[in-house]
Amino acid sequence: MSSKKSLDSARSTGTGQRVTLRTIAEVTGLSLSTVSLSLRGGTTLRPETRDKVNEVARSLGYIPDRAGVRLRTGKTNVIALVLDGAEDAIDFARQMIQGIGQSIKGTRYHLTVIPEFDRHSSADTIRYVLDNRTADGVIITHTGPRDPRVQMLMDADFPFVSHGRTEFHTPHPYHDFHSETFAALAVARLAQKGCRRIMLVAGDDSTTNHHNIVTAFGKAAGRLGIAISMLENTQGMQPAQLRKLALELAQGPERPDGIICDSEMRTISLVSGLGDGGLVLGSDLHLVYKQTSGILPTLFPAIDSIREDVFSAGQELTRLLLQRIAGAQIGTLQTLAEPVPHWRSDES
Amino acid sequence: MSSKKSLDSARSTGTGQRVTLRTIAEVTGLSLSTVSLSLRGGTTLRPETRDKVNEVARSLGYIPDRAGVRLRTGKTNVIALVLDGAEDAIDFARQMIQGIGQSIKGTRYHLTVIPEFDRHSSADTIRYVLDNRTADGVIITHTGPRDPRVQMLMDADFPFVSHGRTEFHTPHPYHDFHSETFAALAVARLAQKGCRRIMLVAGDDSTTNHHNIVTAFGKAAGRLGIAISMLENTQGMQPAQLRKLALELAQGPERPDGIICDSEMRTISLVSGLGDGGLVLGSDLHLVYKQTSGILPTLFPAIDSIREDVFSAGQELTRLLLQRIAGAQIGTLQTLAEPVPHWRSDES
DNA sequence: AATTCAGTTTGCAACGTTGCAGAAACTATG
DNA sequence: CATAGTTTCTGCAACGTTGCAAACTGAATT
Repeated sequence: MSSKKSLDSARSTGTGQRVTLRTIAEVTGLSLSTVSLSLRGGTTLRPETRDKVNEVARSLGYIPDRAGVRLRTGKTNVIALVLDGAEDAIDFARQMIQGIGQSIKGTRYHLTVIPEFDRHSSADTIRYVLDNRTADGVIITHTGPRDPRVQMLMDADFPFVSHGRTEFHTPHPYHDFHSETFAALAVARLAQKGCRRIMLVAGDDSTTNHHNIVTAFGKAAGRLGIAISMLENTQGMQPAQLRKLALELAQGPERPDGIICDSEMRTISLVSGLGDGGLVLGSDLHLVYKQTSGILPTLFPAIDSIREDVFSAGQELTRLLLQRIAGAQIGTLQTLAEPVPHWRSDES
Repeated sequence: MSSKKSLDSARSTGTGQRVTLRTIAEVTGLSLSTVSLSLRGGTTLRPETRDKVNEVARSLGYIPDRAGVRLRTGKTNVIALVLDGAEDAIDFARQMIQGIGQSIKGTRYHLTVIPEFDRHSSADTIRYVLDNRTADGVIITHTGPRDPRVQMLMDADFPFVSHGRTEFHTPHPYHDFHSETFAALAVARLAQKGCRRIMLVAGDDSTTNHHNIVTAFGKAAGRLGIAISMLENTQGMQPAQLRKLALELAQGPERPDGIICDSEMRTISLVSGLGDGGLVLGSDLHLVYKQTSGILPTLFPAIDSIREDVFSAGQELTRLLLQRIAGAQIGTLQTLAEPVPHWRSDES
């Protein structure tokens, strides 16, 4: 039996000095180098030595000092999430962060979140990360077709992954919701319900997803011979404004009989406004929205939705990023999430 | 004019080596110590020297290396937010993070977020932060009266601030929503509307706020001679369940004529369920809820609410924490946010 | 007994920063 | 013009880690 004298001595609870490699070296009588090498599983070491070091390290509660490692190796063991202020998808931030958390659990990685206030300054945010060596990799969301952030990150050859695709020729890691399928599914569903005049309410037109949805929407509708329209400029709009707009729409002559909405926030305004206008969803008019939070299904249990799982997206983005940091081929780091339809009742 | 030859040479965009103190020392011909001292505003230096160093540092785009500073001084320049998975307050995470971001903007601090999956393991999370020297300070939310996390942090004499008060005798920094006022305001409002049987729907009973609300609720109602009741065990409940419960409540014999709800998530279920039951809010029954997101006012523009500003809370918590880290007296680091009533119509 | 060789272990330097004891350069004093 | 006293600057060591060249073991080979 080895002598385990000072079991968890210098933990946060204890009083003693911090346990470093030096401590272990002194206890084992080995050199710093050997201890360091041991802990990292050096194969040139005698197995018994390694075991002994590991045992002592464990019993002492050794935790490598992040600053030491970082200074020496340049590795921060941090990933950064750039969190813009977008509110379209309710509960997006929380789920994304929890997803990331799930994926870094058990690794040595920490998550730092960089809040962004206006999207206009997103380039500055990235430059900051680059200049300050904030992290080993970055996750960005709400990616645009020619997103300048992606360009910067690629130029700097800095590991990153985007939530959303781009139109750049050079490939880069991404994970994305398959918006084309979303649009196609939604159109098909509305057609099946008998809709002939479908309106698309798509939010933030700076994202690639907006682009993809609009295109796929047009294509699917064209294929089925359905008339389409779009509600433009809804992005800067206050919820109350949009609600009023929906009311007017409900009472106007050009009223669509089907609506597709890619934002939960806007869906709430729309549904409320249409309700104000006396419309009954499910008979007068059908609606399909992109669902990310648990709120809307509670609120509107009868309305069809198609789900994007943001928690899983966070997990997946992190998985991809960590692989990229570890040096994986980019070709393998591009994945899509398939939309999951949640059709409610089926009396058309 | 001083010679600014190599303007922003070795930035992320450039090719050169990283700019360190050594670089500046070489350019200025001064020693490392002098440069270091200069940059930190050493008063024993000749002003011209300081200016020269600062000028060169600026033009070279010098940014202190976090690992170097941290290794030498032990200061991480990081604050940590423990983010539990609570969903009561919609959009809580996003607003809190943005608020923190606003407060650390321009400082050298970064924010790392530690997602927590089950509250049951919250002690482990804190121990992790302590053992790993993750941050210079921690922000915790959803604080309980005898919160073990607070106890641990106080024992370790580690800087922290809690969103929510505790019942510990030793004082610690906190920022809290004034729940007592919330409850009193809500009761008074309902009384004014003519309610005689008020029900409180208060969520997570592990928090101090829950306690405060219940107590203040009882007191205020007693003072006004109003009958009270409480909907218990709603915390683990699925939204759909609660909605059904509200429906039953609406149709049952014991129906209250006023409801106070401290959670947006539950408010949605309640209002929906009461609506299912055919009740008209504003005449059959009045409701006051605690509002944190922008969603509910859009959805229910006619329902009274009392607002807690989570963004401001994030700002304030950070302000307090940074002061605590800087060594401020704890007595000055305890603040309350006054609830802001948003009464809607006033015909009654 | 000297040499080679693989298997193990170690010393040293460096990453970028700061605190401190002291050195150098001035200035004022007798 | 030495001496003490200021003012201003510098060298050194240390924080904890890792990579590398070199050194030490034995055992096997000449």
